[in-house]
Amino acid sequence: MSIRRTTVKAALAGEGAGDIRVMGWVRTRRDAKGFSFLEINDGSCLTNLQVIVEEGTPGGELLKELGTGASVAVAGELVASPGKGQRFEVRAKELALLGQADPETYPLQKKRHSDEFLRTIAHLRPRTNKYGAMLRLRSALSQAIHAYFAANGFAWVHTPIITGSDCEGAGEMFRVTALTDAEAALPAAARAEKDFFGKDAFLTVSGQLTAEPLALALGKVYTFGPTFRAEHSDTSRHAAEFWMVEPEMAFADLEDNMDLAEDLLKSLVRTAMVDCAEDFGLFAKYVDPTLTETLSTFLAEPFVRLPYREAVSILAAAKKDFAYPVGPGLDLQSEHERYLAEEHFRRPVIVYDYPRAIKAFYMRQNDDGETVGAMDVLVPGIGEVVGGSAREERLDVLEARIRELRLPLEAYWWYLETRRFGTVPHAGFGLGFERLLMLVTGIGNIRDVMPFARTWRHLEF
RNA sequence: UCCCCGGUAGCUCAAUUGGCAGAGCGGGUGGCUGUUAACCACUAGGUUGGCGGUUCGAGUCCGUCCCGGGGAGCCA
Repeated sequence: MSIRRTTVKAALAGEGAGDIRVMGWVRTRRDAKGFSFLEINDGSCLTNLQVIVEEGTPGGELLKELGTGASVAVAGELVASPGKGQRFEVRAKELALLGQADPETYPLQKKRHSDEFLRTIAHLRPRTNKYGAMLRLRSALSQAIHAYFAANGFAWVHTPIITGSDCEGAGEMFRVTALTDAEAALPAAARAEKDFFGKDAFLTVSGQLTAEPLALALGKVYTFGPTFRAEHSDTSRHAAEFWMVEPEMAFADLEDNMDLAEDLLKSLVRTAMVDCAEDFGLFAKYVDPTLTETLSTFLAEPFVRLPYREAVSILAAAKKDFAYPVGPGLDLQSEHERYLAEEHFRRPVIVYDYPRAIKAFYMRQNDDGETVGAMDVLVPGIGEVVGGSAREERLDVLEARIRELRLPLEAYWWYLETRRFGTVPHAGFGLGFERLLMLVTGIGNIRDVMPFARTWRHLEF
């Protein structure tokens, strides 16, 4: 047996005119004398399907149970609507109540709720217009990422989530263990010995180090998966678990890297605005009225490409009181990045060739001896959405750098062998998927672009 | 972790100098012949985040803890 139903999306498109069956959740009921209007949503699209229930319809006695939040099955005829506001509607022939939602206690009302309140009911908020739209957009962009890379000759590789390397070079890590409490209390060396892998294990903070050997075999690869950072960052832009897109290209340099980042970002913004126009429209109308203009600018103009050295000059000359100092060798602070993208250029800026002292060991050293081939894409309102670099492909230079930073050379033996045998120039970056979603939706808090966010001190649901 | 702001009805918020705790929405009941987050009338709903203090009297002042939001650091 199977449930045959027409989705609201298909019904609204007029597919299968005639007798259909739809199932969904009641968003609102409006009663008139002798009949009622039910608005049904089944998550297939933003718009609700209007159902007309005449008095005397079989199951019509259930109407009083069919308030906001209840689930219902409607059999009826899909007809052109005589009213304004919708092309099609369903004239019910039979109603069935699937699940009640007590109006006294159902938390969602027909009106708008605050994001803060909806976060406390993350299991129900996907039934709201805004979070439904966000989740459909999240899905569409995930698929667009795979489509983009497929169309451009990249292989999708699955880098591990559990790693034995505690120095992937991007922040604090979560430990993964199968130890009992008693075993965990042993001294470090004995404890590690006892553990599942016979050594310490962690959740990955980046797929990059394992993606590189794959790029150095397949040419162009990307990973797209969850990453984990045990940092006590308590901000609207950080989560402990988030998704990252990480392309890695052999036979590529920093400029190729920038080209890819810009093209990928523009392609995804276009997907959101064009292919997801209905859901995007909700954000452009209610969440951020400047969104359409902002993203149109984003698409229309090339990103600014600015060497770090010039960024410092611009900031030094800015008529602006920064809380943090600006100067050669100092990292750019949030306020500086925002000034560049939001005030000075008013569009995305790629800052590149950063001082080597403030960047990771694997980034390619420039000939000046002072900078590395790193790049950050800064966008107005969000800050950094992409961070990447050309990778150091010269064995001697890479080894010297690892020694200089006092990192454990032996732990990188396999990474170094990719340089020892048939090394080639290569480059890649990480794109924060949630930050991309913040960019295309205008949603200001990362907790609201994930279904169930994991952040510092928050693990409900 | 640091700085700032906040916590009052299910939700969003008012409450004068410390002086009777209110509104809109949502809910309930009734009405309305096609509504569009409908409309009209009536109605129920409160340990003012917790604990302690000052005071004749505390939503309001003080202390402390909890929770939420914004910003910073770090990063994607």
